[in-house]
Amino acid sequence: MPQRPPPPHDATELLARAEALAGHRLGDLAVWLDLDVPADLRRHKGWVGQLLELALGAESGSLAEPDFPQLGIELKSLPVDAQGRPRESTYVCTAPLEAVTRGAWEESWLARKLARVLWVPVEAEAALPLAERRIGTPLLWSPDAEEATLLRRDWEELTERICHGELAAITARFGEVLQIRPKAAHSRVLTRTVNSEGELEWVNPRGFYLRPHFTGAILRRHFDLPTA
DNA sequence: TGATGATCATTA
DNA sequence: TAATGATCATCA
Repeated sequence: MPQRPPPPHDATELLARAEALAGHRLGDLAVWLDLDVPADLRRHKGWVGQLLELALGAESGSLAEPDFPQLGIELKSLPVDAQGRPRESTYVCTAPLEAVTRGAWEESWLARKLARVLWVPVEAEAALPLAERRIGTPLLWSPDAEEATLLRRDWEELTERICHGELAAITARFGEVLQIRPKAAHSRVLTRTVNSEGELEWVNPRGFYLRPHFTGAILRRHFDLPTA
C-alpha cells in the first residue's frame, strides 16, 4: 500500500482499499502511514477515524461535506465489541439551531450525509491496546426503505421541535434511531438559537447522532451477526 | 451496563 | 466560531 494514497477514483476502488485493510491492526496502519499510536484515546478521540481517512485517501479537513466529495461517500469508523455490536453512538452532523426552516427531508444535511456511508468496524474493547485493535470488514451502505423511514420520522420530529423554539426541551431520549446531543469542546461553547418566545438565545451546540442499536442493525442486516 | 450529557483535538 | 474526527465519565 502506498504510504498516503491519493483519493480513490470511484466507489469500487474505495471499497477495495477498505477491504484490504480488514483484519489488520491499527498499529500496522500507523506504521504504514508513519504515525504514532497514542497511549489511549482520552486526548485523541478522533484518532481512529483520522487514521482511516489517511489510509483510504480521504482529503483531510473539517469541511461540511462528505469525506469523499466526488463519490458522495461518507466514511465512518464504528467502534464494536467482540460480538460486533457498536459500543458508541455515531455522530452524523451538526444540528441546525438558528436558521431552521421546514425543508424537505431529502434535502436535509442529515439525509445527504447518510445517503451513502462506508462503515468500517474497528475493535474497541477497553482491555485491548489501541495498536492491537483490528479493523473489520467494511460495508458500503445506503439506507433501505425501512431505515430511511425511521430516520426521516425522527428527523422531522426533532426538526419540528427546533422550529418551534423547543430546543431546550430536547434531550437525547427523543428519537428512536436518531438523537440530538451536545456537540462541543465543552459546555461553555455557545451558539445561537431562537426560543419559543422568538427571542435569541445562546445554547450549547448540538449534533445528530445515530443510536448504537440502529448502526448495529445495519451490520446485522449485511453480515450474519448474532442478534443478541 | 448502557445511555446521556460532557468533553478532547484539529482545521478553516 | 463552527465544522470535522469521535470517546469519556457519570449515573440511573
